[in-house]
Amino acid sequence: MPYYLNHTAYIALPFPIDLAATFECGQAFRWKMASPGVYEGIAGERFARVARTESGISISPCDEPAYEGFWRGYLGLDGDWAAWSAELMRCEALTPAVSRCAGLRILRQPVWECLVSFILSSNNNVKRISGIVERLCARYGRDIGCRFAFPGAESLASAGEAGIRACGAGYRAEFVAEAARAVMNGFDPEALSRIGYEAAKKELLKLKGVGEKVADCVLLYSCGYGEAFPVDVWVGRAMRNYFPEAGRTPKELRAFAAKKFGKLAGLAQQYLFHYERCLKDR
DNA sequence: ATCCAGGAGCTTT
DNA sequence: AAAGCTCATGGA
Repeated sequence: MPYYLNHTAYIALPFPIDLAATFECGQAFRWKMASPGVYEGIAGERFARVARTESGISISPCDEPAYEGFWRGYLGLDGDWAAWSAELMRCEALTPAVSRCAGLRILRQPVWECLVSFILSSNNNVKRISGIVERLCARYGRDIGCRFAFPGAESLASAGEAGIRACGAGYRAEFVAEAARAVMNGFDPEALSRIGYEAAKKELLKLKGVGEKVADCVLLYSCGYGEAFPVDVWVGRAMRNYFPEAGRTPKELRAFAAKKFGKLAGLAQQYLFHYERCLKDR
């Protein structure tokens, strides 16, 4: 057993969340199943093991300040997910997805980490994205003891396009390097959470390598904008399947979702995405 | 070889 | 602004 479990507190929470759905629904790339019901991952500069318990989950290492100051928000444990899911269940087309994936939580990740991860996601698949991210962390992230933190903008700016490319990023290396320089020049990713969905999206779209889809991912998974509705190939397929009246283009689908689901659009999207991929895997 | 993966940018209407 | 065309990378 790793040494840090021997002298570090853990927190047990009485409410269940679906760890598999939450960590494998494509919103974050650094969580891995260590054993059945147990996930290990790194968020920002913190490592944790999250495990299913009889009545809920446990987080370790995690003391009270770490929970209140970070994990609670990161894991979305301050949200009323039961009520939101119940609201979405009222839509018949979503019933299978919501009931199958009940317990899915949308994370609230550090914005810079999420932004870089999703710049890397374009024309890419989850497995390879994870590989690129891990190599970036191993080479340019701070050593936090057996693990590596996600590298800050300063670190990736000095790594440069070549260093990022060497981690397997391909043509996306240029975009990440440029985003890092933007931060060095005063762009504050965390500030996006405070200026409203539309304004934040406008800012993100100024970045190279960030289109509508990537912007909405960042806005949903890290900035707390529940109305963001990222449309990728899976969600596009699911929407055309369950909501044929919604239209066909991503723009039409976003407009439909905004009208039908409002600030729950992002959650609806996540249920659809994960459910669609679960179906395919069977 | 062709297709696919959580697209984006540029050019043309 | 909206649609179409091109570009891009590694794996299956």
